[in-house]
This record gives sequence, C-alpha cells and structure tokens, in this order.
Amino acid sequence: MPELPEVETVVRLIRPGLEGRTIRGAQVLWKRTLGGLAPSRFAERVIGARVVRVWRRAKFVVADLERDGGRAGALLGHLRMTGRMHVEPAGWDAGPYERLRLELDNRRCFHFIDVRKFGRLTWVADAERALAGLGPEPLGDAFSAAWLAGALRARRGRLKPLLLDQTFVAGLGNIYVDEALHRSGLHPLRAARSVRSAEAERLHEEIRATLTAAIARNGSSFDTFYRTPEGQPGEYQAEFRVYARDGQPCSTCATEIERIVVGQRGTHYCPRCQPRRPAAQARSPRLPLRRPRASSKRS
DNA sequence: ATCCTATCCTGGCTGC
DNA sequence: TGCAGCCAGGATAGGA
Repeated sequence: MPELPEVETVVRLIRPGLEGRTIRGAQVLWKRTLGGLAPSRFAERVIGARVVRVWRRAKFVVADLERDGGRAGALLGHLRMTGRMHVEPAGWDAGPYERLRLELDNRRCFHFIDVRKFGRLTWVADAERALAGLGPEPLGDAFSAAWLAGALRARRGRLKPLLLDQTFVAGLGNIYVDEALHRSGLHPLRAARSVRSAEAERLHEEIRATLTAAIARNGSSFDTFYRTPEGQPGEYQAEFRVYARDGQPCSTCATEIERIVVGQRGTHYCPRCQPRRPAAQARSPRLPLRRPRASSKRS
C-alpha cells in the first residue's frame, strides 16, 4: 500500500508532467475525494492556477500553485490504500475508478484514480500548515539516531504502533515498519522505552536503508493494486524479508515467520531474530546491593 | 497518554 | 458456478 517509497515514486513520475502547467479544467467524479471542500470552490481555486513545484512530505503529494505570479495555495493529495496518479494525453481512458481529473494547458490530463475511495486530493491555502502536525521525515536530517533514541525512551507505547504514528515519524506504513524491525532485530511489541541506544541506532540505520532500497526499486507492488504511474509494478516486494511471508522461512535464520495482529494491523516477524525481550545484556556486577537512588537534587 | 473500535470502501479470496 | 461473508488497511474520530 503506498508508503513513503511508493509516494516518492509517484511524485518523481508525475512531476515532469505537472510542473509549469496551468490547470484549465477540473472534474470531480467522487465528491468525497475533496475531503469536504465543495467541488465548485475547488474548481474556482484551481482553474487558472499554474503548478510550480511538485513535492512529497511523508505520504502526501503536494503541488504548489501560483496565480498572476503570486502564491495560490496547493493541491494536497494522499493515496491511502489504492490511490494512483497519472498524467496522460487527453482522451486516455482512466477506467471506472477515476475520482478526479484536471485538464492541463498542453492537451494532457492529470487523473486521480482510486478503487477504494479512501484517497484524497484537495486544495489547501497553506500546505505547510496543513502538514504541520507530522513527525520528522525519516530520510531527513531531523530524524537522527540520537533523536530516535530519546524519542523512544520518552514514550510508553509499543514499538510498532509508535512507528506507524505519523505524528511520531512520518512516512512509514505497515510494510516498511515490519521490514525495518526485522532488519533491526526488534520485536514489534517491544516497549518503546526499553529500546537501548545501540538498538535505536540500528533501527534508525535500518529504517533509512529499507526506505532507500525501496525507492531505488520504485517501491513495492502488492496484490493487484499498487502500480507506478506508468503502470509498472515496483520491484521491492521481491526483497521482503517478513512482510506477507508468514509460514515461510526467515531469510536470516530459517525460522518460520509468524503473523500476529498489532494495533489492528497484520504484523510479520521472525520469533528468533526478533525476540520479545531484549537480548540479555552483559551488565556489570551489581555491586551496590541497592539500586542507586535518583539524585536528591532537583533536576 | 495510550489503546481499542468503528468508519470509510471495494475487489478478491475462502468456504460452502 | 454462484454467492455470502470476511478481509485488507491509512488515517481519523470517539470512547474507555
């Protein structure tokens, strides 16, 4: 399902078809795609505007608009489960699941297609503000190993639901969380606060490595749904180590991959590589019989 | 604060 | 072969 690597792939593929184009017409085929904005108002905001930049933030696709040389808000899109975006020559048949169409000034059209209708594409006055609640970008500078270690320590919850929380870190979804946790040797139900610095460092490394490798392969195409905008499947699914591999041998240790449900999500992990409890740590002999108390000094 | 459930949706799969 | 029922799942809202 589209996560950060798939959205990045979409952005790279539609960018050349959209940047510099002026929108000439708008057809909304499924009103709720606009997320509450009236179709007439959407059309009014968008028609006559020029797309100046197409970019990605977490799993959102953003297209900045200008009008008469001044800023004119942005198109803000989210593919959710089954959304797709295409820029094609006029007359191209987008099929029965087309939800929104924009006519461009070069006899081409932008199409938003979405079987399950969960996806959204709307107009916002201020994209930065609309996205302000998101956590750091996992491939960005703000997402450092030190930040991750500290942020995990400060939370009560379990590891996987936290990594799926877009306000904690923005862009990971079910597939890449399972993959990154396996590569890090961390159990999805580990208490976030129990993750030690060295483990957080490994997790940070593996999250980035997983996402980077997936982007390089144009994302993952799973079941019949996700395709790149060119209709090509991504190729990263061939690299899955645990996702949807329950019952199959772990690529590292040959133990059977298990599937459990965590936070309503199918969760795949290797019981051997990802032990529930932290690996026993060589700790210094407990010389003081009592645990040292917190300093009596107030912070 | 965190967890849990329901909601939004449809195609595809399972089991009869 | 037909069909009912269940499932997947990103994000969010509301309740415990």
